[in-house]
Amino acid sequence: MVAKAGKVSPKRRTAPKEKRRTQLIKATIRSIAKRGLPGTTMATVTSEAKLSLGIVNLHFQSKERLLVATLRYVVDEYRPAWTKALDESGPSNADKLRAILDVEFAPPICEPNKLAVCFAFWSESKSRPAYRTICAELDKQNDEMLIEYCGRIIAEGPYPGLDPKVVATGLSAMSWGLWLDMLVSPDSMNAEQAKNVCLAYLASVFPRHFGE
Amino acid sequence: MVAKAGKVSPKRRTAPKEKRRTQLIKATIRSIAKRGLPGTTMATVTSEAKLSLGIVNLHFQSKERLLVATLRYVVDEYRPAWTKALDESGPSNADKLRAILDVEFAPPICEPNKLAVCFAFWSESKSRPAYRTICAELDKQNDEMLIEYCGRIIAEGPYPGLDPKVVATGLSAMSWGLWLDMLVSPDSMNAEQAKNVCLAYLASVFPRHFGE
DNA sequence: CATAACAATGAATGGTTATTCATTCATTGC
DNA sequence: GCAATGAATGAATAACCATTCATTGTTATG
Repeated sequence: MVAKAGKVSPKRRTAPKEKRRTQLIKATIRSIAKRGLPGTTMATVTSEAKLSLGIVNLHFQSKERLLVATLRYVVDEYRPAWTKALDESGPSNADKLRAILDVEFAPPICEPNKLAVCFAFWSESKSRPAYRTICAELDKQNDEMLIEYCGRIIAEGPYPGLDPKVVATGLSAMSWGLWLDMLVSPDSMNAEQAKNVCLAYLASVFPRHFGE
Repeated sequence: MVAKAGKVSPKRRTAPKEKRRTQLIKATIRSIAKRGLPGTTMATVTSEAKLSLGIVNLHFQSKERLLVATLRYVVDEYRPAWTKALDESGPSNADKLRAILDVEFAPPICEPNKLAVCFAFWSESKSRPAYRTICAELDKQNDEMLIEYCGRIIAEGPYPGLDPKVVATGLSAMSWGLWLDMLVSPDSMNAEQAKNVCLAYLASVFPRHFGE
């Protein structure tokens, strides 16, 4: 009736530390998406996780640490997603840029709940240095990668008048602005449309690479 | 020693309703910028306004109404700013588009505190319908105006392949993404740079209107 | 099987919050 | 001047929140 070591019973009450932590982080993501950051309490998180009230402090010491861990969790999904997408993409630099856009506008990165979480922390970053550090780190990685590939495409073009940094900053900003549209007006913006808006931008800027 | 009707003494304790409301809204903007939305309490707002604790409920009935009024206040600054800028701008459609960008990246619209407020409410819009309604309204106005002018410029170009809606959506998203950059990484993005990124975008999309 | 070690629970605690309202104070009308 | 009116105050209240910890349940060990 009770599972032996190595196997896990469906009614198992204790779980490995890392698993509980992830369970609580996912519950936090759902709670923030449903109730916002100010509306997220220990009670909403633990009830979302179907665990007891005290368990957050057992695994994270404090609410604040849970929140930081939640932000970390969301941000840390990016790098492997990029690596995988770049690995599996076609060889050209335009292919790489398209692959990055695919990551930006598809799960697991681009999901309604995670958009809500990203913006919740972004909006707090002015008043919370701990959030700002993590958010700025993501921002920087994203920008650097886009500058890299935009630079290569500009060199290939050649597109003499273009500055890689300006084009990349614009593309990155456009992506996040489109995320905002998806968050605020999900009825009038979805991931597919958003990606097409970005591709249209690339077609204007890099006609020899993204034009029809 | 005491001011007569019509004049205001520097030590006057009572003020017209509308004035107190504005005073409290401005204090709320500062509080949200400093402490974030979850960190904004009746105590932080009233101390920021240098008024007593009970006064918010006197003028706004509840904290929630104060917050909605604050969002309204910020959003309602847009329309007159646009109208004025379009009035004073040059006559061409490209001038109009440039004027809209000027509004987007200069005070009173684009100030650090107000960016923080906008994102605070945007990020809550998924869980708070009252916020979402107001935010979506702003979004829609902005989009419609940009579609209008982009459409005219496309017709003038002519730029046969371009869809006004796609170009305008991209521009609007880019603006808000750049706001996010200014919020999260104020050291690496400011209003002037942001405007130039948008102008570079317009130069790529509408070379006959914005090219050098 | 017995027991130690560990995970989880949830009632209790202390601190914080929004809201209320009796009181104080400034302004207006007579 | 002198009530009368209404604005402003801030102590008191009740609800809510994060955190603690004694207790209970589960797993591992010999």
